[in-house]
Amino acid sequence: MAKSAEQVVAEAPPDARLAPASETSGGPDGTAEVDSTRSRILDVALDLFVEKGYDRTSLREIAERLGVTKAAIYYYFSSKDDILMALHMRLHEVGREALGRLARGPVSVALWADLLDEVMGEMLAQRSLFLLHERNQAALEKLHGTQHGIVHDAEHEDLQQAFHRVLADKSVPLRDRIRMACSFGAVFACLFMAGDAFADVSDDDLGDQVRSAVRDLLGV
Amino acid sequence: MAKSAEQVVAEAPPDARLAPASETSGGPDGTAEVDSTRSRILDVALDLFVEKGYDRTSLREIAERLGVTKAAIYYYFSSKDDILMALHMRLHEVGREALGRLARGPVSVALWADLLDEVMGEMLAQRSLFLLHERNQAALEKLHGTQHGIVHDAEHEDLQQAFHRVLADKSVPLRDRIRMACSFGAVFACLFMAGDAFADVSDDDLGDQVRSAVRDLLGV
DNA sequence: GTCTATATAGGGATAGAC
DNA sequence: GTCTATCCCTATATAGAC
Repeated sequence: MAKSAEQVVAEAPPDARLAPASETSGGPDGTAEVDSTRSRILDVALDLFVEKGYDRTSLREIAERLGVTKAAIYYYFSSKDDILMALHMRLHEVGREALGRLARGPVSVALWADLLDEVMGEMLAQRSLFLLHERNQAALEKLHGTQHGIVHDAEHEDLQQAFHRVLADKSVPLRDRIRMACSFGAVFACLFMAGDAFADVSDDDLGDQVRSAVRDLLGV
Repeated sequence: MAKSAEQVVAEAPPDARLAPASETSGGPDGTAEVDSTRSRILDVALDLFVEKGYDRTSLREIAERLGVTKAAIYYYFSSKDDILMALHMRLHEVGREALGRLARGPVSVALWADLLDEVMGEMLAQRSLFLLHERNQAALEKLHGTQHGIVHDAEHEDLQQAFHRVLADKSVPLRDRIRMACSFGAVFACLFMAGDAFADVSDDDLGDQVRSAVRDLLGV
């Protein structure tokens, strides 16, 4: 939205660490924007990272599936970690406003229910991004540990980090904290851990049922 | 390669693929059995695999932390995958009787609640083993894809596989299936995804609260 | 049973032609 | 922008001494 402060030029720049939010995001409106090589790299990488895991995916595989060579990838990304970082930024963007609401104001089960509802929508629309995050925690942790403090500084808190912080907040009653964790887990399990067990259910139906479960858990 | 088919030399030491249930399992009785090098390798490997991920952990690290060399490890395990497999078998053993009850008889939310209660106890007692499983899905999937069909055949169904099967069982009402997934996710989130957010809570208190949440979800 | 030394492979990354 | 060719490093795994 209004945060495209530094929107870099279109195509020339390699090492585009500052343009994280303008690829083929299969957004709610379904607009598949640019089909540049850079975004295609990210799409293929996302698929592979989710399917085989980051560490078990080589740049050669990404390049082959794309019909280019490894060296071509290095024109757009300075390292393999850089690709992961770019994908991480996509996810980051997704949870931005939910994060904002979590940062301001006191935490309550009511707010939590509201946020969870919103986040669930994003999860349904961007399953792969969340799966990437879930299935490559080790790699992402290393990413945090290293450099790139420019774009991923303290103000840019992770959704996961924020959730953690809230769940550990002792000013919130223990029962509520646990119920919040449970409700998140309930959503998470249905959308990501169930695999294709609910493939016969539409996203809308699934969403409704899960929302109902969340309400029961949070008592709202 | 490491495709040693049906090696099975009936000696005591190396390649003990057939003795999965006799290491230092911190079992319910708390008996820390043998402190053999083999079991110490598994303990250290478990810690590292959980902490850094299987793919990011080298045999050199395991050896160093143990005060031996890589070659020593190969005396006890035929490959790195073999170590992961041995740990996987530990977990396998843990969920054995829960699996049996799931295999027999019809599935119901009541049975599910019962099993979940039981499994939660195991989870609390063997957190690392479950974390290993959660954080190294990619590696474990590859393990399934390859050989070792001897010990890990069709009859030895995975807990995860069994859960999947039940959740996909269309003879169970959709609402129940979803509630079952939710309840598992609720447990999972509190025990494994919350990190140290609930470090201030005793396992007993945590267990009670989670059980309460599960009851609300399943309506039992 | 544990070591030293080594074989072998593959991955990430860079240089420079086109 | 993409390619070919190559460097360098680390990892798994093996051979054989002690």
